[in-house]
Amino acid sequence: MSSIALVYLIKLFKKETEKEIFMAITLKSIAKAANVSITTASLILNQKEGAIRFSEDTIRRVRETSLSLGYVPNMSARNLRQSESGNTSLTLAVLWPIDARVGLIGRILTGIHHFTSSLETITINLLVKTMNENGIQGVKELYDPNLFNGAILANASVEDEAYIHKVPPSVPIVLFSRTSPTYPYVWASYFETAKKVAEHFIENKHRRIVILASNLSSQALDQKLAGFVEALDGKEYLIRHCSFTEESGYDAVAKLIEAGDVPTGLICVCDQTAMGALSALHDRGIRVPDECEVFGFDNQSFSNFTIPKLSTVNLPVEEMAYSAMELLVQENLDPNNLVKHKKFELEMIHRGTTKKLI
Amino acid sequence: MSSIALVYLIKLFKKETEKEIFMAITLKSIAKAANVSITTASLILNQKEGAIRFSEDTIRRVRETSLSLGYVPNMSARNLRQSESGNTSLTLAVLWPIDARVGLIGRILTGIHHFTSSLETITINLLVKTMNENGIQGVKELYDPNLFNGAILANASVEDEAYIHKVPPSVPIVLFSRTSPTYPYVWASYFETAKKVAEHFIENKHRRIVILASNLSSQALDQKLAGFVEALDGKEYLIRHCSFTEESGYDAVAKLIEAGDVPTGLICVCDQTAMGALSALHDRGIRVPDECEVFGFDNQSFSNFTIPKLSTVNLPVEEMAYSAMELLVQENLDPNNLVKHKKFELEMIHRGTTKKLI
DNA sequence: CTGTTAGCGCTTTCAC
DNA sequence: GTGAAAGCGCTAACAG
Repeated sequence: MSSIALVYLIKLFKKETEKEIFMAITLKSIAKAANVSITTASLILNQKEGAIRFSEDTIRRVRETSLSLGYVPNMSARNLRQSESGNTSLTLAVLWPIDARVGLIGRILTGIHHFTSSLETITINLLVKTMNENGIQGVKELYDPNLFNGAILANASVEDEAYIHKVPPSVPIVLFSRTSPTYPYVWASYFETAKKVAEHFIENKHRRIVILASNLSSQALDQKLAGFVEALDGKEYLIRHCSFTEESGYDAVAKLIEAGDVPTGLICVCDQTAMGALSALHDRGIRVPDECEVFGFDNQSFSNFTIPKLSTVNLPVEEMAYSAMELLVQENLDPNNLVKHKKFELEMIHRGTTKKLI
Repeated sequence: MSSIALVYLIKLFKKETEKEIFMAITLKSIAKAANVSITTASLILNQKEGAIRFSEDTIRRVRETSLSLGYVPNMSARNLRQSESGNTSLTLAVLWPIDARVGLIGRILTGIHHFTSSLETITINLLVKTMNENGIQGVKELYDPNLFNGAILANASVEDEAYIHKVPPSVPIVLFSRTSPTYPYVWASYFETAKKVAEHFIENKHRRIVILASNLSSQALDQKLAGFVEALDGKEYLIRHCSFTEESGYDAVAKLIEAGDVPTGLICVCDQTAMGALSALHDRGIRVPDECEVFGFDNQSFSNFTIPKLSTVNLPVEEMAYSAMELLVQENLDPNNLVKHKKFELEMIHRGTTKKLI
């Protein structure tokens, strides 16, 4: 968006030469430039009833000045001024790594919505902060907090986890889908359920078990993997790395088959990957579940409609997000008797991509 | 979440009897209750370096008072105070109807992220406001604006559209996936592309064409439908209503078949519905595309991995969201030379669920 | 060891 | 027709 950035830079430059150096464009500066009082500028720009009494000329002058300087009202000031004394409103943020799991954020927001709309005495404003490659280190508001009262850290990487334990944020945080000795968190039985999934494959006596794992490390993923691996102890298996997308699942399986290494059991770290795998198996003429069984993880809305229907683990993302908000609000309003964490027990759902036990 | 609400109500009650009636819990009230100055309270609660000089007793007293009263810092005040003069930051909101299209919000946020991280001179804070059944009417901040500088209205219903044209919001807005005579908007060639999709079915001489439409009315949906219908003019076809989910697509097709009305061509309003339809056709033994052709809309990430691969229309959601932000920022910073709208030309993608033209 | 005071940008009451 | 001034809640420089 270079065009807008450019326009804005030109304005900064103008400002520097014509007005005070680096002064923000506030009502004050508009008033000064238009040669009126701050009250007048405010009244006119806000189109309040009082504004009609001003002269045509004054109104025009203020409007033009505002437009040419690109005045933008400061929401913090306005909010501070206008908030009725006694109103409690919390500003909370969801910190979300942009590169991971686009499909889950909608479900997280849905869970958050259910929580916020269940409250009656408190208003919650939700900020979404997408993190780039710097991860949590790039979110300075966690350490110099003037933007939000607390944050949910969704799907943090292991680097992020290490960082927050080394340099504790100055606002309350809740970890989503992570555990921690220090912070409240929402967790699920990743390890135990993953183990059960792998046990299914063992019981069905597979010749060639392949795990489709993600290359992005996180505690949830590590625990899933650990569960798979523990159950598979002593058995022969293979781990293939890919990302959380259908495409990467497809590619991983396609490569495997092309190398002559046809899996008979495919354990996937998420449903997207499983769906890609299903597609690759179908394209190569390998029948599911007869020749190859497939298991997913997450239970996305599409998982019950793949061909065959995907066997998977139900991850109650909405409920987990709801709980995360619950913990976060509690941490803000009632830190005395804080429930530190909540763990969800996951369930396997057997559908069409797995066989009954032999 | 009644437990927290309860805790909070108890506090309100306590406050009412012990302190001033309905006074917000601010630093001032903490200071008063702990019998110290506001500075002292601030320094102690913020754990600043200056705090170490206070007596053990003072520190303890302030901490305890704060905890017991449930003090939550006012972010607007803090932000106002701490912002460096001259920093421009925009608070923008995405207004999102919770019940529609959970799968798209992740892509919208991704597009927004790309935009915000491309800016260098401006900081953008993004609020997500989920709307409930009241729609836009429930968002009072649009009319008494003290929370955000502008908003993107995503997937508004026809009621919402009518409302904003009757009662114009006091902040700049951009319509996502809508047109408007008054507001800037981001739009796509829904009508034209839908028409082309339907024309494909006509050229392949179908016996029984069924349109799987949504029951939620919106301009984008209406235009898709209008395009289908215009192309199908004079031909026999059927419209079945369902929602934007896989499940509803499955059910609609299943019912059709059970009624003995087996479609030979299925035009779906979104990929989720199409995926459900695909599953239902498969379960009933109807071969795709030989016995029934299927077309989707959106091009979601899973669409290239259904069995067979779904033919669909590519909707560049991320780019559209990027453009919406572009328009919104421009409307705030540079309303003089405002580009009013942007239209995206959509393309059909023929994959495995359609036959070549005969 | 603690408190007084100024001021962030804004809206609104009241005075001229 | 217009402006001065108070104050929302907070932080920090400075004064004791």
